[in-house]
Amino acid sequence: MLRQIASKPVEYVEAQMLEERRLAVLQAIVSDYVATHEAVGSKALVDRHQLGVSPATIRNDMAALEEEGYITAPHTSAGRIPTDLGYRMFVDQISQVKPLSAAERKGIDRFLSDAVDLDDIMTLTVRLLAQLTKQVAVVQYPSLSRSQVRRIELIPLNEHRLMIMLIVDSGRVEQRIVECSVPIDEVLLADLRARLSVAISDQPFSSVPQRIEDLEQSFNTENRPLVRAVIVEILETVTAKLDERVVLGGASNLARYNEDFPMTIQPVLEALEEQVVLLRLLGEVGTETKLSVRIGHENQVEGLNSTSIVTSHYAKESTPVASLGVIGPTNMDYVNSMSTVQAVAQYVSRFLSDE
Amino acid sequence: MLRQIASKPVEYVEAQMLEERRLAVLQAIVSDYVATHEAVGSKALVDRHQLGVSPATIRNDMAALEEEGYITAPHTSAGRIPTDLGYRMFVDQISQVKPLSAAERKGIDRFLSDAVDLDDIMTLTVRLLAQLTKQVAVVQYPSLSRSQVRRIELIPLNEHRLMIMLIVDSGRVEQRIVECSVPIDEVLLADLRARLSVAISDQPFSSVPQRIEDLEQSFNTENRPLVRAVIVEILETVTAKLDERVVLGGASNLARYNEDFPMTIQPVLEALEEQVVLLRLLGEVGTETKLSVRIGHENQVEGLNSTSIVTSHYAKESTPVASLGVIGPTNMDYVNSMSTVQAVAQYVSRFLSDE
DNA sequence: GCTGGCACTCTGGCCGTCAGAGTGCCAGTC
DNA sequence: GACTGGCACTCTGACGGCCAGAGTGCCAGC
Repeated sequence: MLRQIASKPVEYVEAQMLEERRLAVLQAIVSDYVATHEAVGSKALVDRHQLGVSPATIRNDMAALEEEGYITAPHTSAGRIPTDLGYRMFVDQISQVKPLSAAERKGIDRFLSDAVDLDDIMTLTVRLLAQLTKQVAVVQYPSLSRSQVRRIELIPLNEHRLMIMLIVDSGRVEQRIVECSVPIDEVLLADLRARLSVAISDQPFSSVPQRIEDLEQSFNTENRPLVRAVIVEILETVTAKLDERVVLGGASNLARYNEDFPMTIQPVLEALEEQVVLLRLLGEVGTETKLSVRIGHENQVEGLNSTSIVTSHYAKESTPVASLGVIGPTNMDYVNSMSTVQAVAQYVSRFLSDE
Repeated sequence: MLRQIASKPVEYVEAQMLEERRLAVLQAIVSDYVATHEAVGSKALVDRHQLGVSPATIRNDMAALEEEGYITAPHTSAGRIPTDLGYRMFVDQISQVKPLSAAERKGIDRFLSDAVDLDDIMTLTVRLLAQLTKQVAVVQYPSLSRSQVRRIELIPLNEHRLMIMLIVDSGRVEQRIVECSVPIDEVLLADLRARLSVAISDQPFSSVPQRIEDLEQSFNTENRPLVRAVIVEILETVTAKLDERVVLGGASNLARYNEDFPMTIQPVLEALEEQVVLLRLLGEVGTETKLSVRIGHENQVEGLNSTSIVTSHYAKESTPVASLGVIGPTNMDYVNSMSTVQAVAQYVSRFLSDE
């Protein structure tokens, strides 16, 4: 695709061809290494790929690539393995993501169609991803900040306790229990619910705080303690629980890589246990790009800097609501991971929007 | 404690003393092995424990113990390690579980007192357990089958959808969405809710099916499709979701043991990812015993037969509602695990009952 | 029944060796 | 100037022999 038209000066064309072959060599190294997990040598390269030149030539290219930092040799006389920079180059070169086969699409469809509620979708999705990529999968629940409140309920549980229930358009339900010292008056409660409902129904989550902050003033002084307690809890819910939930799956796939590589799984497992870390991982990427790949040290999270993360947003009715993705060793199969993550994200989006 | 009164025949007393020492030897082997994870030899044993006899004597005892199947030698000239049977004997011998220190109790208290709702309690508990025992922890949500329905709500979401919400006395909330082809009539819905409420409020979960099965008959034919749809969903909820949720924590602790022992973590991780397996694990033990220990092959679950599981029930207002526990290698520190699991179970019980 | 002594055995670490793989460089060719 | 074949060099990993250390089993004596 980089090949230029013939009118350009000859040297320039040749320089480009050289560049082109180097790129091909790098790609060949990455794909071989990803497949075998063994350092790849010049001879093996010409054997397996149609490069049209001799091993010696490839060696020169490899020396150049090493000079530029794309590949490295574990020791004097082993083959080369890609560096993070090499993977980066490789990934950037994948201009369009390979679409999945019909059978794979069918499989995803069948798998997800069993879902009955949001929890189900999340659980099934994370399994699906882990299974297809043979890696650790992460799925974030639809963010509340980009959702709307669909309905609010205040349900008395007994004399001194009530439950606040926020139903969100993404299907999430947030509940919270309020204790109050004075006995709960049902009439007051119904009134409060009605007013809250008017204030925040069908409103985006992020606007909730300003919409209810003055509500307390419109009640009698004697009723204010209850009203205030309820409002405080709602505010806490909308602020604290904004993007909180993440599901993880396929952790056993980590063990598979254990044998292969200089990546001890303990720190990775530890990192994955921290919701906060996972959220940072999924959140780090801006909302603009759909498919994101972070490779090795590109990743800021302690303990995960010898892993790569492939993520994508998914959407509900065309607005992105959260992310999902997979985490694996830097020598993972990027082509497959990227196409799978993308496809699954699309399916989940469609599923959420249809429903 | 087994020492008998002096009037017994001398030989009998001596035989008993022999038995007693063998037991001591076994206990010494188990505790040394658990501490060091290295096969323990006769000399090391007399050095570290006050057994009052020479290594040669211990060797005889060890030969006998091996004969009886309590210990085994990995090879001719290594020390001995306990068999599953040996651990079993050791565990059975721990008549009363060592109580935790004041500092530990304080720590648990502080840790759990942050919890605001049931999800919080479960999450914090599983972390606490994992942290204290340095093992994989499992906590089961309070079972619905032993709980009561506190309240039912039917919340219309839009013209064709409504949400059923079952609030349970343990703090759990089960929700379910119903689609219906005919537009939802609010009056009918209120009526249905009222009747359902009468039928099942404050009733044990297990009695729900028989209490609502005839309800459909008391409605007009035209309204029956909606009524039936709701009833079907409720029935599904009470039957399918009975004990469904389990939280897992501390999986990274598995990696620690990896170095030590012939226990590859892949199958264990796999098993732990299956909710079903975990539930079976926690459910296997009857409701009568509080603290249960299953060692190695005693465990039926495929892939977990070189691990041990220490579990305990926890209760709400003195009726057991679910289980929690830890999973580790058979050479885990049983004394610590048992006391920690027991203590945490007690704390959780108290917490649930207070609230 | 306990003990010290002794011969036996097995493991794990260390070392030297060696084949295999892969490189870097050089001189020659198109 | 780019490509190629050839060659010397180097590093790893597997293999086998060797040895010290640890622990056992057995036996004769107390």
